[in-house]
Amino acid sequence: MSGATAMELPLDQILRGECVEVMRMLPSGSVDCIFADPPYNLQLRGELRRPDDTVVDGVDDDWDKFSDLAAYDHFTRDWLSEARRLLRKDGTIWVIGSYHNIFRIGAILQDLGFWILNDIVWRKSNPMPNFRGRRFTNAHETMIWAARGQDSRYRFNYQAMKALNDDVQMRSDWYLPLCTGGERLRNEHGLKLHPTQKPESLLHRVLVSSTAADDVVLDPFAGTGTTAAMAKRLRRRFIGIERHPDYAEAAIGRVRRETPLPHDAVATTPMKREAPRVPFGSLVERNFIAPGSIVCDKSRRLFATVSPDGTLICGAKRGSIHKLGAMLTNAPSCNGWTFWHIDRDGELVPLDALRAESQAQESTESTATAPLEGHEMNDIADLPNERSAIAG
Amino acid sequence: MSGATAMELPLDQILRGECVEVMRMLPSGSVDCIFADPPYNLQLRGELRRPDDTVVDGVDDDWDKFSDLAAYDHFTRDWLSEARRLLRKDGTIWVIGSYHNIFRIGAILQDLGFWILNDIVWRKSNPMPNFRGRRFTNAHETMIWAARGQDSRYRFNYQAMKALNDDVQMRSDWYLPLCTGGERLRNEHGLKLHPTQKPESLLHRVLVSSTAADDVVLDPFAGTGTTAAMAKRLRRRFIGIERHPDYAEAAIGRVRRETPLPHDAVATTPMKREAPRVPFGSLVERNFIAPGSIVCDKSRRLFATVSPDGTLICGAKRGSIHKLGAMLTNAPSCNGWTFWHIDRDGELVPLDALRAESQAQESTESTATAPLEGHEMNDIADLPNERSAIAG
DNA sequence: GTGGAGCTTGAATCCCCCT
DNA sequence: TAGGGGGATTCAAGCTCCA
Repeated sequence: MSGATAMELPLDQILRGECVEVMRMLPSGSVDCIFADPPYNLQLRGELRRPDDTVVDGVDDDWDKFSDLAAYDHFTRDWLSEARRLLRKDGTIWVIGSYHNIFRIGAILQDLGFWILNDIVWRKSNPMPNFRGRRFTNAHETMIWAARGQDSRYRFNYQAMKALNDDVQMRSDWYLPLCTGGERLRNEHGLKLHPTQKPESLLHRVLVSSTAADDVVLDPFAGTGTTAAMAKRLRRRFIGIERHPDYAEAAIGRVRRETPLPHDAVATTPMKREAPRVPFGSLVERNFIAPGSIVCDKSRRLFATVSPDGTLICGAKRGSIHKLGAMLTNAPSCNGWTFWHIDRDGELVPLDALRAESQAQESTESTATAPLEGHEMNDIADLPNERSAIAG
Repeated sequence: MSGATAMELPLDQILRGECVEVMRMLPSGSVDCIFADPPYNLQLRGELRRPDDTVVDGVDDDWDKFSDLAAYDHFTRDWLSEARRLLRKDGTIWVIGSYHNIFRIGAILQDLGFWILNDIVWRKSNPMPNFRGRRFTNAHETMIWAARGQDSRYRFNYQAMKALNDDVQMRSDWYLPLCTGGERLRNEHGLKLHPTQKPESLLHRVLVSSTAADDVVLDPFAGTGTTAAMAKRLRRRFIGIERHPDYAEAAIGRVRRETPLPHDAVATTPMKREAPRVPFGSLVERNFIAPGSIVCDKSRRLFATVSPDGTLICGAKRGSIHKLGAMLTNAPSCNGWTFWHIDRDGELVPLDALRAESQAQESTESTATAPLEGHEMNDIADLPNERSAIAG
């Protein structure tokens, strides 16, 4: 490869090499959308064990190590600058990260002139717990979605996203599972091939929301090729760049095995609706029942005091509404929602009724009732054939 | 006002003035926790505004944009530097923002030496919809929770958070409604007094998770005083700083109307690390378990004999309940309290249960059941003046 | 086949006091 | 201050295995 001459656009390929070097060879303004999953600079200090003494297989790869924040910033500015050059005027970029790196990426995106459209929270349905009980469970990652500039007339497939979300606007928080099971690429020993393979569902939503069929999608950190595979499936064109030979090889094979969906099927897929779970503690926080309140059972024989963390206290005993109910009645279990009551003007009201009230208030409080301005939205078009001449 | 002399800590007050100027007068290392909701409306108006609300004089577009970001960074670095000085070594800070400003704040926090512990997503149950249908509904805001430094031994009330969430670890995504209804402060025309008043439930969770009763909580952008009001309610000490006279006045009245919860109502599930340590030997001394007793692991495969000094003996090996458990299982460490059991009528009981029994007996034997020493909360009304002299 | 128990695993900045 | 040791700490999925 000669670094100076811009090559023709190598479509539907996984290119092996350093992402900045390879990007330098591609022509300006040639890409519709970029999805980037750069190293997070995790800075793990030592071994971490689960309470059962098994060792957590953390990300200790060399590619995630940087000497300091300045080195990470320099790396980030380099690849984002090239990415911006490759993006056409109305194109958009997605970058995913965690709190370790996403603030640096967001600031540099803004410094370079990108215009942030949304920050999207990927809420994981099955995150790894916090084993030492020293922080909140790190249960999400953040994606920044940005246009090339403030005046970009970018693509957002509003109707497709709304349809994907049971006909209400898609929100900035997405609830999706990790990449596990058969989707996870494994080596001959059955071990995960890549420590941070992203779920296909995530890329599905990204591509359906912000690209059209036949759009060119670039992934500068292609890894095992999730972006490329989903682009092929959804009949987008793709360019993947990957430095590590093993990952690149796996990605090439994966994309080759992928079959594009039928033309008329490149549309929305239904999404499971989440049922909101209401912890008792949230009723306390929201002052539906104040800390210090007294609750009692139906027969007014057992009493307990509500504490600010949502536990109940009765003498020396403390526990959740369920646990304390079980303890005081010597039962193996207890539904605290129906067991405990508050006295409201002499009448006993079960906690379950309070919960129902809180949920009702939540939905009526919503400000989301205004109609949308009626301008036409781009939706996904039907487009010509796949062109997957995959190269190495 | 002489910026050089540090004043005594003005507890339980709303101070009117520019936050950096006021902070400069407070003594270093005097604050346990900071909650900050800095302004981030700089680019949302037709004209560009500096953080002090003055209009940026348009020269040319590029310069303006750069000037705006640079001005915001400068402002952010200023107040965060003072905040870090005021924070005691093991204190933590919370900063809330949206994608407009949170990336700059996060990067500067890291640059200043703060150590990010979590980024917390406040998912709004009732967000404003996206009226133009050109983006995802912006349905969340981001909070960064950070310790003063990498080696801070910060407070995290793990058990309280777990209790608040129905006995599973609290995650980094919080689902809470906006501040509406009676909680929202309004002016004489019924219009909302402050554009971004935060819900009390959010501050409840923040304060319960990361502060103890009597801790000093600082809010440099106090607004209508949500932080101060919740601190008073939960029996924390507070210092609020607010520049705008109308907001400060509203906050002072609001805090005055707030009543602290009873002492016994603000107690949350205690952290086990803070429980008094009970050496295993004391159980032997007090004959909860007799010397010569046999203990075994859960599967009855490993056995050991209790010696009078509280060590366990297995063949030639001898050590503490922890050491011997680790030795016999070839593990790097072992919690002997949960590893070893005694056989009680054919049923295995962990040593941990014995310890709980001993502690329960201790507390019932104890005569010391008096509540915590109550310190009088300064009410704003009781103070000679509102200290607005502090500020310019 | 089927259901339940048990095992494995996931981008993780994961302890703290005393000597 | 570096080292030693007490002892606190996990949730949701998907898979295997066996009854």
